[in-house]
Amino acid sequence: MPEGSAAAKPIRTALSVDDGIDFTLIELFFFAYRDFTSDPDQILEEYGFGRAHHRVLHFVNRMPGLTVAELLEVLKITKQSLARVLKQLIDAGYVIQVQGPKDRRQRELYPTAKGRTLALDLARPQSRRIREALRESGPGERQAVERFLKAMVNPELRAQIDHLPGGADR
Amino acid sequence: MPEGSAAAKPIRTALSVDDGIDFTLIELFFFAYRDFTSDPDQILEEYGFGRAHHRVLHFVNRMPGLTVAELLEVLKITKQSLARVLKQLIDAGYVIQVQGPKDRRQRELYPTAKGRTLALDLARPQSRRIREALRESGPGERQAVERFLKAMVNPELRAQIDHLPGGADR
DNA sequence: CTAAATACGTCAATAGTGCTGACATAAATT
DNA sequence: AATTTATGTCAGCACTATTGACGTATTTAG
Repeated sequence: MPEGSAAAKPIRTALSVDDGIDFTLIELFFFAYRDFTSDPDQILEEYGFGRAHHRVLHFVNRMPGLTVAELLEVLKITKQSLARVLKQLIDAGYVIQVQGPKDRRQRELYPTAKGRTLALDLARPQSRRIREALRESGPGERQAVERFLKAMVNPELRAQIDHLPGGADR
Repeated sequence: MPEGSAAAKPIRTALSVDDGIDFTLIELFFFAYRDFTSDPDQILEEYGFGRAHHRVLHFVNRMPGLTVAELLEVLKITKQSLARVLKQLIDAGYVIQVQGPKDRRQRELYPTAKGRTLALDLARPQSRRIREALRESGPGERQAVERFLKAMVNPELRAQIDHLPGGADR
C-alpha cells in the first residue's frame, strides 16, 4: 500500500446531495451572503472603511448608548480588534463617546448625524435586495425565512436578537 | 453653526424598522451566517487551515476536475489569493492536480480520499444545523428558504449555481 | 513557422480584520 | 486602602484578500 502523499489518487466523482449533505442550502447560503455583503462593501470603499466599520456603525445606530463592553458582546470580538475600527469612526466623526451617567468608567456610544446618514445609506441597498427577493412571494414566505434564519443562530444568542428595537421579536 | 467635528451631537434615538429598512432580516442574516460558518471553523483550526481552504476544498469536491480558472470564477478571487491556499492543500495531500487531457496548460483539480473525507467532515455540521433549523417546519418552509436565498444571489450567478450536481436546480 | 494569446505559477508589497499578551488609568466596589 | 472593573493602547502575529510584474509552457492565429 502507498503510504503518505506519494501515490494519492484523484477522486473523480462529485460530492452531491446523495451523500446525505444539504449542499443546496449550504451553497445558496454562501452565495447569498456574499452578494448580500457586496452592496455595502462598495459604498464603504469610498470612505476607506471596511466591513468591521460597518458592523460597529450598524449596532451603534441600532442600540445608541450601548457601552464598549456591550458592543464587544454583540460582535463577539476582542477589544483590541474593536479599538482601531472604533477610533477611526470616532476620529472621522461618525460616532461619539459619552461618559456613562451612572458609571463614569463606561463610554456610551452614539452615532452623530453623519453616522446616522451613513448607516442608513449602507442598510438601504441590503434592505432593497431583501425586498426584491421577497417580491412575488406570499406573506408566509417571509415568515418562513425569518423562522429559518433565527433557528440557524446559536440558541444562546436568540434572546439577544429579540431585544433589538423593532427587531426579530415583534 | 458648528462646522466640522467640533460640536457633533449624539443621536439618542435608535434606528428601527420604522425607518423603512428591514433590519430584522439584515441582522438575522448576519447572525445566522456567523454561526453557520463557526461550525467548520472549529474543525479547520485543528488542521491549521482557514475558511479559504474550506471553500477551495468544498468546490473541488463538488466539481472534481475543474480547472484553476474555473475555480477562480466560482470563488471570485484572484489567482494570487488562491495560490497559497491551493498549494497548501496540494502539499498536504488533500487535492491533486492533473494535467488537462485536451489542453495541457490546464490543471484539473481533484480531491484525494483524504480531501474527500475532510470535505465531508466540514459539511456535516453545517448540514446538521440546517436540518435542525428546518425541523418541525412544513415542506413549504424549505422551499421558501431556497427560493429566498437564490433570489438574494446576483442574477448573473444563478445559472452557475444550477449547474452544481444535485444542487439548486432539480 | 513565427507571433500572439492563454493558463498557470510566483515574487513582492499592501490592506483589512482578527488574535494574544502586556501594561496603564480612572473609577467603582469591597 | 486594596481590589476589581471598564476602557485604552502598544506590540506582534496570522489569515485572507488585493494589485502589479514577470516567467514558462502550450495553444492558436496569421
